[in-house]
Amino acid sequence: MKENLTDLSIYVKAKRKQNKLTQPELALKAGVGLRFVRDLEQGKKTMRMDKVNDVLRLFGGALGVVPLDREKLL
Amino acid sequence: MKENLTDLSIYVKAKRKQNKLTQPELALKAGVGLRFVRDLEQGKKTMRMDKVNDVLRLFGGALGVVPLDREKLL
DNA sequence: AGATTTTATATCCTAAAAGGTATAAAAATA
DNA sequence: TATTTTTATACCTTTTAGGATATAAAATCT
Repeated sequence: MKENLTDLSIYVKAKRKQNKLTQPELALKAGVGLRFVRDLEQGKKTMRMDKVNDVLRLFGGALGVVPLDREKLL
Repeated sequence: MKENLTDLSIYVKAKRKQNKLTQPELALKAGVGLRFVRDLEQGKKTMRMDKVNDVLRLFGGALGVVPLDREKLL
């Protein structure tokens, strides 16, 4: 698939580790598929917002609008 | 469809108005379909992150993790 | 080192997101 | 007010995200 890690993917993986969860455990708790958690942590860009929010909610977060950092400009 | 407006949908609509754009114009500039812009402004929850980012980029924004406000907790 | 656990990659399938377009409703303007 | 512009809703088709599952690779142990 060859996706690059993103702020989001790094955040999710870090939070999951902090909470001592495996990917299958996180998937179960969030109510999403294992496949989804993996794609998310691999930096897939085309994820559905609602499912991403299902995961972020476990960590007290959600998707919102943030200023885009110049580094990410193409 | 009966979707409720969201912070995101309100933000997009407000930004579009600020920039004096119609929905078709925004769709064109963002490179997404007109339908997508409409669903986005109607608060559809299941949108694809990459397309939402295509829109937000025009306004100097992007999707990121933000702390979830307690009001939105069910 | 080897054994075990965890994660990454791949394939198949189904549900649904997104596009296109038409029409109805609403908002803006004269 | 009527007319124009913009937005909302609906239908249909194509594309694909995500679930399930299996296997390979990589960590994490003892």
